[in-house]
Amino acid sequence: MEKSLKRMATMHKMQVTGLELFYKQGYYNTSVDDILKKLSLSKGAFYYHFKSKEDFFISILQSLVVKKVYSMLIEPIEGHDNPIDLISNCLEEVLQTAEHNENDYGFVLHNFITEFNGKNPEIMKYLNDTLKVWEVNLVSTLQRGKFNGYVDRHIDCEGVASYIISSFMGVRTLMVEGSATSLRYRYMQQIRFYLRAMAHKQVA
Amino acid sequence: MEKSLKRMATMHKMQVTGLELFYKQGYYNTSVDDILKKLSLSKGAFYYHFKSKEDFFISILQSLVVKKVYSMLIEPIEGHDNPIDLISNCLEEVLQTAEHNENDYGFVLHNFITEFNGKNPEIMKYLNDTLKVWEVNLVSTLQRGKFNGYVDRHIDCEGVASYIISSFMGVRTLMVEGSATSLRYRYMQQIRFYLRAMAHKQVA
DNA sequence: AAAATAACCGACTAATGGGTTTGGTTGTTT
DNA sequence: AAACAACCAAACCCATTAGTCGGTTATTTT
Repeated sequence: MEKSLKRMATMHKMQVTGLELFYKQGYYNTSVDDILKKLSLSKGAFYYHFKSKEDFFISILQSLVVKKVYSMLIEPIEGHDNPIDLISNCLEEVLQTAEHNENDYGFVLHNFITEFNGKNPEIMKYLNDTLKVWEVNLVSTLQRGKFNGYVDRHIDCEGVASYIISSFMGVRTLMVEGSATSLRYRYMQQIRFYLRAMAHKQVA
Repeated sequence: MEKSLKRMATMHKMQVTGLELFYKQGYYNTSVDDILKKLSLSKGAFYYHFKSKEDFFISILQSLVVKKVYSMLIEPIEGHDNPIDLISNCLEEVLQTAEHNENDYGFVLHNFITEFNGKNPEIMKYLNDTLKVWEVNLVSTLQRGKFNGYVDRHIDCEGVASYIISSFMGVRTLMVEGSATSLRYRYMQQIRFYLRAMAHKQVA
């Protein structure tokens, strides 16, 4: 194999496994050796490619998490259809994959934010930025909805966006331990109820 | 001081400081020495009173967290007034103290649940039980509301309860890092909007 | 083929943390 | 005065972990 390709392949393997374990067990609770053991790679290989554990983690955020956030949380709500439907369906989709994969990236974000809060400002910056991208996109989707006549124009888009994010994060926390399916079902009912209430009132 | 009183005083000091540090830095990221250093106490004292770090943590849950959950999240929503108002005001209250103390106990619960998920079943049991107490109480408050004619009788009380908990946990996660005041304000507006929508429809 | 270098190995270090033990001190109770 | 509870101080054990470093293997370049 070509050298630079091999480099990338190895780095990528490490990142994927790293994310998996960091997510499952927590960053501080996962050792570099844990990751290497799973891949049958050595410490030398790891520190050949990455400066430090922290550096490694940031590279994961940049190359894996951000992309997934885009493909799962942002792209699905773009377009000019009814944003209320787009958002509902997107959340439903994400929660369904979460139920089986237990690896949706909105929650990955949330999980890490909880873990690093007040401990590592450097990493928190990256996490918050990524979360902000989601938030900004929700806001602009809602605003587009106002413009297109789908959303009532009295709605506070920023408020709704951060409320959606809040409730989503919360329900994902509960889903990890509790009965995921019924939680998802209930949550989707409630959020649909909530979102429908802000649809543009059609005069009959 | 009387012996048993002194014992309790020391244990209590350790528990309070322990909770503070566990909450701020995480359980796994806080050493027993960290706690003892802050109190100028010795390891001997610690292991004289507690069997282990885990035993110590469980004692904190039992003697501090549970009580606070009752006084902050459960007692305020008891009574026969409009449950929609009771719940809204209770959440507002808790978020306000959270903003200044950064130590409300609904979130303490959430924070630990996130940390111990899949790592320590023993501790998770205590956390989930405590959370369940809150949930059960929300449900029965809502049901009482139906009975008293405050809440629309088509409402799914379990669904609403877990949705309230979800969104609350989520917003508290965001409040730690983001601009707490505006988040709280927005969140309260949205949850009030949501809750009002399930009020019993009075015929004018 | 030889030199150069990229990729990788794994033993080791230094530090940390949970937990134990021990020997002694102070204050209270009986 | 004897007994005991509530500590202190410090050494110590054992396991874990981030990071280092000298050396080896594989691949590319000359």
